[in-house]
Parts: sequence; structure tokens; C-alpha cells
Amino acid sequence: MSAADPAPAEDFATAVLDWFERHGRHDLPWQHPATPYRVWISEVMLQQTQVSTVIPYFERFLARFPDVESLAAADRDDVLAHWAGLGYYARARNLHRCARMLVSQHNGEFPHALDDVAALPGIGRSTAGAILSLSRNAPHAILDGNVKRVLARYYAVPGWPGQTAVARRLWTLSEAVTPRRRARDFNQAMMDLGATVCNRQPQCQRCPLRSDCRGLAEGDPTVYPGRRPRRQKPLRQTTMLIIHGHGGILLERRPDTGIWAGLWSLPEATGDPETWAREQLGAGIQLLEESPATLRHEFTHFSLEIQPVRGRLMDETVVADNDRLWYDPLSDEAPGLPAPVHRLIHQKEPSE
DNA sequence: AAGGCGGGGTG
DNA sequence: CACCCAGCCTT
Repeated sequence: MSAADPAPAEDFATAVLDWFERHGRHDLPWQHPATPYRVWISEVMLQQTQVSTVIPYFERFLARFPDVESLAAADRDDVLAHWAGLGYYARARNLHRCARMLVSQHNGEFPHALDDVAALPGIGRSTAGAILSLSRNAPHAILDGNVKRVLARYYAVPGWPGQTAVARRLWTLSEAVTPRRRARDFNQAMMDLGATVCNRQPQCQRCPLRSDCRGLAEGDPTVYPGRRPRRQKPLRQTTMLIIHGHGGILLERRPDTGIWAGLWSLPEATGDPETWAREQLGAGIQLLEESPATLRHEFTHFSLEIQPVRGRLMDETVVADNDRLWYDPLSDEAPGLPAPVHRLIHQKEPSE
């Protein structure tokens, strides 16, 4: 067999599994114990998020919500507060909804059929396969970013995996190489291989698949998988009000759709801040001299320029309600705040 | 099929 | 600055 011919599926799995025994990651927090609940939480946190970022969030989340019952019983604000800073907040809302569905409809346990798991909110085909294989050794394939990278390079699959046809090819390949009897170790091994060897700067000399890798045989495996078509991102601007009163700072709950949905944030003024306060709060504000500097926040699909304006509430008639609260950063437990808002609020306050 | 949805790490 | 990361959901 020549150098760049793909090995039979059994040889592929054997090479990956042998490598895993010695070089895989065996001490990630969600691996001990790898219960369906812990694997599920970790897999959702790991969607589009790197392991090193997830670990401290996972520890805090599990300490507060140790099982599906405690998560189902929690308030949504509490769940979001433990997710704040991780991003993609629909994940937290879906996680909460899913916990309630598991408790009310599935006796607090995940179904055994792949399609039933993939039908739950926030769980797609790959996450469903990961939950069932990593926690129960069920024979399901996965296709996360690591597996896509390894397979696209090994089989020299051209094109961007965001394209349906490319994704379908990769799924077929993943199904073909996943062994029936050791799907748990194999899936973990593929993710470890993708994260530690077959990554941005691949270390092919350490790869168990190097002798049969088409991408390497072609000369440059990093041309696979194909890149996402690039688009230029627009600049948006906003004014955020830091209004002091009632011993704290005024926060508003963001709407259920759009960016930072469901989180608490600073009020955004359209137009003149004092006019905004009179119309929206029914109270005057006095603008203060010391406003923080303008800050810029980068999203994947746009840039946001935030102009902070500090003010003081002139009368104490504005009360908290379901969508409005007064937050004292020094003594209150932090609610779910977007990362740039958290940074803004927890800067040093002027002593006045 | 395409776009929305965060934030941090890295080059 | 750009791109990437244990994706999913809506339109």
C-alpha cells in the first residue's frame, strides 16, 4: 500500500486508540466521573469554546448545579449568571429548558436513542453522539471541529465544512472510522488528536496517522479544511448609561432575542441621555464629569463601539421591577452581565 | 443554504 | 487586524 492511501477503517481506529492510551487526555474535569449530566454540560460549554476557557466555568457551574434536578429547579437568571462571560447565551437558555424537559418528561435521564437526544434543545447530532458515547460508550460518531480537521486532512477533503455537501462527506467518513466497540475512547482520542497534534500548527511527526495522511502527502495538510469565506464586519455604535442611585447602578434586562439575550446590561440611550432618562425613567439625571473612556468590543460578525456616560439620578422614584434593578458591585452578587459591561462596571469608581 | 450568536487565544 | 474554537438554531 502506497504512502498516501487511506488505511482500512480498523487500522485507522487501532492507530488512534493506541496513540490515545499513551498521549490522550485522561484527566479533564468532566471525565471523572463521566456521567451523562456532566458530559452534557461540558459538551454544551465546549461548543465553539476552547477547553481552557471552559474548565473554570464547568467547575463553578457543577458546584452550583450538581445534577439535573437542581438545574431544572433553578431560576433562569441564576443559570445565566453562571454562564456570563462564556458567550452564546442561547446555550444557557437551552440548557435550562432541556433540564426541565428531562425531569418532566424523561425521568431525569437522557433517552437512549440518538435521534431522541438530538431532538432536545441545544443538542444537535454531534453533541448527542458525544453525550451517548462518552458517558455510556454507545456506538455513535461525532463531528466537532477536531474531528472535522483530522478527517479533512487525512482524506484531503476539499471545501469549507459550513457547506452542506462537505459536512455530509465528513459525517460519512466519521461514521466509517468510528469503531462499534470502543466509541467512547475513540471519540475522545479524535478530539485529543485534533486539539494537541492535528491543530493550527500540526506536529505531524507525532501523529499516529502520518504514514497514510493524504493531506501530509500532498505537502501541506493545513490547506484542509477549507476556510470560511470572509466577509467584512460593520461597525455599530451605542451609548451606555452608568446611572448611580439607590446605592447602586441601574441595570436593565435585555430582550429575549438578539445579542446578549436575557442578560442584564446598562441602559442604552438613543439620542440625548438626559432626554432619554426623563422619557424612559420619568426622572432627571445629572451628568457627571468622569465618564469612562470609549471602548470597543469585537464580535464575530460586527464591531461595537461603546460610549459610556455617567450620571446621577436626581430623584429616587425609579424603582426596581422585573426588568430593572439597582446593582451595587461592591456588595451584590453579580448578575449575568455581558463581558464588556462587566469590565466597565467593575472599573474603579470615582470617589466624588 | 445562509446568517445570527460571544468571548478569549493566537499569530 | 484576522482567524479559530468539543455547534446549534432560525429563516
